[in-house]
Amino acid sequence: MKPLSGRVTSLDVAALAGVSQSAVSRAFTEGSSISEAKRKAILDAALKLNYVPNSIASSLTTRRTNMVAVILGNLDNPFYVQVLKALITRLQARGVQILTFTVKNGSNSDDALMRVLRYQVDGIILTSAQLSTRMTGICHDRGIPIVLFNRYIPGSSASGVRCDNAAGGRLMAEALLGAGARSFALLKGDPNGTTSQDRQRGFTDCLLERGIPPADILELEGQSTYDGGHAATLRAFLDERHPIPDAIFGINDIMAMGAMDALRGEMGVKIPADLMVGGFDNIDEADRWPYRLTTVRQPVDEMTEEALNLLDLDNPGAAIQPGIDIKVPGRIVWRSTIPRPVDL
Amino acid sequence: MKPLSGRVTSLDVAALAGVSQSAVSRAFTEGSSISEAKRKAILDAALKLNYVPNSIASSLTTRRTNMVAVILGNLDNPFYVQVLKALITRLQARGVQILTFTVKNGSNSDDALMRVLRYQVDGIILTSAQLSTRMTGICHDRGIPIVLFNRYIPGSSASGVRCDNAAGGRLMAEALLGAGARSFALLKGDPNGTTSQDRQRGFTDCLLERGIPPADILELEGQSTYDGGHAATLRAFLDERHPIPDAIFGINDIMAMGAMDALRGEMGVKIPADLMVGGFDNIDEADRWPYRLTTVRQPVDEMTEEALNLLDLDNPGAAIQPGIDIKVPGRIVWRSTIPRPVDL
DNA sequence: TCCGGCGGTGCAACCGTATTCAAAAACCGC
DNA sequence: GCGGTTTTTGAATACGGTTGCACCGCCGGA
Repeated sequence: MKPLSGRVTSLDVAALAGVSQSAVSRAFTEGSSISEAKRKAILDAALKLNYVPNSIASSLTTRRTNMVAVILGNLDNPFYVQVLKALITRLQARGVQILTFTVKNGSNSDDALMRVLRYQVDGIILTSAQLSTRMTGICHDRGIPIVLFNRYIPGSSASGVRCDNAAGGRLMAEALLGAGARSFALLKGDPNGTTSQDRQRGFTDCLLERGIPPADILELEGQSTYDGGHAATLRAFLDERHPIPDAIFGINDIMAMGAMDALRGEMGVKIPADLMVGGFDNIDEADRWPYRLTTVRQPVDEMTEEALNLLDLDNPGAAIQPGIDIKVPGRIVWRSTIPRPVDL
Repeated sequence: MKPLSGRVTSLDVAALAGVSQSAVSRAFTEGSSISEAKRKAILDAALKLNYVPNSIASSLTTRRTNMVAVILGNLDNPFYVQVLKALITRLQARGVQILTFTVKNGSNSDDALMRVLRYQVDGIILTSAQLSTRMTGICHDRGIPIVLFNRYIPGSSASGVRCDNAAGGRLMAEALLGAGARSFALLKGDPNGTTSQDRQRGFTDCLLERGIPPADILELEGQSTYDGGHAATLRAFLDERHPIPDAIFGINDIMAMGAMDALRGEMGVKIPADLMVGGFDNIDEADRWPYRLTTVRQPVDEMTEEALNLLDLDNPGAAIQPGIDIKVPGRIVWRSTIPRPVDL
């Protein structure tokens, strides 16, 4: 039985199996009414013809594509690679495909979203990038659930999951204070991202409350990446515009790692003896031998799980809940870049 | 003008603009015959209604989805993240969307491919994982171009792009020999991957030709990841079953980095004084201060470019060429883990 | 004035599947 | 066997666009 070339449709299978096209459709649809004998025969015929149902066509009638869009801002940060991995794993297990989009970091993702909408995805997960409330409105009208990952849009109806970044920033401030640091620098992240802003706010608020002089803010020039952190650190300390503090808080791990390498490699600073370093995210790399970075862990698994719950793919078109905002707590992971106080 | 809730179709736009539904379709199709005035009017109406063309529906008649599937095996290896990034950038620039799939490393990707086929993608890029020739046959019959990235299937009609891994392995052997190494270990990768096999073969062949004793092959237990390389190195050298050689060749950078950290962190080995390390890939991380790994660079941009050329998305249904196999050369990137001979 | 040609337009026939509806078939207890 | 259920079944239609085709109006050249 030569596999026919070109497209094979349900009609071809129907002809070969001697049944109607509807029967073929039913044979491939879970839980539809068809006799076991006929289903077997149809599946046999389908196999002979290498027939695979056309999801595009079926999406047209079912109004479900079994695709969700994942919009990413920054694959240079391993944290988001980890998020992507977690999402892929979970979604694939439910038979949902992933349409991957990227947007330039810090750019508005409205046009990306418009492209997404053409594809009639069943849901959208947005990590990074801004989004206008007009867009969330459009998605809402069309009944497409949209979940923000680690960001929120004040005054929007979109749901979201995020780490409690402000609380995490406080945790880090407390950890560093507890280890004896009294002067601080803060390696700033994307100025448009609520994530970095919140971490920074939590950190500086904590210092303020304790009556500690505010942290020296190290502005970022490029992206919030390894290279960005590396460059900003060199620029700040090498030309002596900034005094070297007791401790530096990198707004995320990858930037903190860039800072560490700049400090140790180019400047001969000992960590933590001369200077302590704190990070945020707990990416895999933070645990490696050269870094052993003390950081605030974001529970990726829990967060992606919650994100998919919010997406609620099983209840399509269910009345979309108004802006549920889930905040999961982070916690300190102690490693070598901050000496752990004995009393903890 | 309240944006209507629910779906908005071209018929709604046609009604509002006072034209036929075909006109709406033409207004959104580049290069179709429609007067400029009417097009403007239609686009206005569309904007008012927040209309976006339904790609699913149009795919049904055009037989093009503007989606390509990217099948990934191992996002734990930053090299493939880099590949993914490069593919996304290039494809998005052409208005092509990416359907991302992962398959367990080393597992057969036939079933993944079957899922892919349902979505009528315009092309498939496969990095990692095996593929039966039956599958490549099915794709061929359906006119779906499929490009293998850094792998090949002997005796298959599928096209592919890859780094000249065997030649790269030789380059590394020569580099290490030139630096004075005479005894070798090789940190093995995925036994099913042609990529690692070829690199290993090139390396060992070169040693053989020079009359050097064969490399001590360090078997991998888990995945070919950082942790895999780390664990294999510890296991091999710590219990003294293996003598410490002059040099070790990590079959890819991420494993070499794991090995370096094991050697320096757990065993106090100095690199390159006590032992040289060579890698393969030239991932971004290899250039960072703690590693500065001498490695064989894979030209990702060139390779992804070639892969998309092979996909030939602009000529749909063009007679699919029989198995074009493009091999691009790698080259040594000299850094600190192998002392560079002065005469080079 | 007539005619060929051409850009613009709407009608209607698809694309490949899901699903409704009514008819046919199978099953049931008596 | 028979009326009444319940399950299977196929014909027909819908989903939201694209596109071949016929037609219309208009222009320029003969």
